Amino acid sequence: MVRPREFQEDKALEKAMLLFWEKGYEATSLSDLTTSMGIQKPSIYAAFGDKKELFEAALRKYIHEHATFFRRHLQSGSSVKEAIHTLFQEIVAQAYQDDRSRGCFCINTMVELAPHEPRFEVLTREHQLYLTVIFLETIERGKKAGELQPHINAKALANTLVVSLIGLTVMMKSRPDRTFVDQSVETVMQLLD
Amino acid sequence: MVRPREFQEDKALEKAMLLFWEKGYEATSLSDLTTSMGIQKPSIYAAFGDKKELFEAALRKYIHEHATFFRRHLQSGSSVKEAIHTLFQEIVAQAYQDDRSRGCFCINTMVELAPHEPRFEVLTREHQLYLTVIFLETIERGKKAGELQPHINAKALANTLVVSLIGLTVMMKSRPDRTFVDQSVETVMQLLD
DNA sequence: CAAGTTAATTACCGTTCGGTACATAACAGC
DNA sequence: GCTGTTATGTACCGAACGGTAATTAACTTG
Repeated sequence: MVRPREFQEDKALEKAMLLFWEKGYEATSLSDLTTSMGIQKPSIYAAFGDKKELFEAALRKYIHEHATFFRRHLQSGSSVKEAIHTLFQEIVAQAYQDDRSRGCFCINTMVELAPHEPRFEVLTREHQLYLTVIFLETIERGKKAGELQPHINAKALANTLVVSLIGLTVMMKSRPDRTFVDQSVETVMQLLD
Repeated sequence: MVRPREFQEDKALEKAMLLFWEKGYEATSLSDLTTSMGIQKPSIYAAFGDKKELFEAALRKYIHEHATFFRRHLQSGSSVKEAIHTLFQEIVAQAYQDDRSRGCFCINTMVELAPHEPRFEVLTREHQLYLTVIFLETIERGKKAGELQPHINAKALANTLVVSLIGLTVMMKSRPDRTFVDQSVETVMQLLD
């Protein structure tokens, strides 16, 4: 270590994440990245590798924060039904308050890259599985507490909640009337009864 | 009309559709298109306009066929529950038998282009709405026939079925164990009871 | 068969792409 | 303050991008 970095690696990665998240992999150029990250191309390559490695680092950062977001909402002490309901409502509210809704970076990557790049197929599948497990634990907790009926198939329900969240997130990309989305959330919540 | 076209416009558009469907807009180059369509760039421009217009034509073709596929399944004379169930199962089966599952071209476009291009936001939203109406009519038919319970909120249920289909289609892009998907289908079907 | 019109082919346009060689600048240790 | 090492900025690389001008070929009509 003789000359220190003049930029903060994590701040730069955060900027890259936001850009890839909003525009996707192909539509984001290195020129866009240098502008947004505030550093030149050789610095990017020295710190993160090539474009695809930078993208993967950005996605991993997103996935980590996204998982934390889910844990915070679902592993709270309150009612299980309420926690799940609130999580869904918050995701919807965020999408509609943000003018240029980026949706979910992981979902965007599943659509754009997973079918052609095994590394992203695996990465996104594992995150999806992780979210399912968090839902599963939450449902089991609700069953033990007597809040959810014991005959509920926890695994199947957890899967379905993840499927519904993916569907809602993607649907909102075309900005449908909010009524549609809110109605769907309420309908999915019936599965908890 | 003095010199006739040497290629069939619809065959060429079909090729373009398959390519855009599989690779998306940005990742498909004009060079890819000329190879696959079997015609040169000037012919593409003469027949379809620029890349984005060709993409839109391809998407419109897909949407038209996709809508027909849904109508055929849902407006059949048989049981409503069975028709919906079969539709879901067929979509899942197709995704898993195809090695390189392209998913749904319309959904892919919602994710890649809708947030940045109003024309595709509108186009995909309208198709989504159209599918919802087909589901709605099917559900109403089931209610009138006494197959579905009268207290069911048909609009909300139709929305939710579309949301679930989107979620399933996107989820399958990361090739999860099929058990997850099948379980979700069965769980969603509970909403019809 | 000649004239007029349109399609196809070739070759090319300027621009931007992802990526890098090279020179310069900033630090640590002696 | 010198030396060695690493980071930065500049300038550039070949390749590929989307798109087009210009030529050649194929047909219909008179």
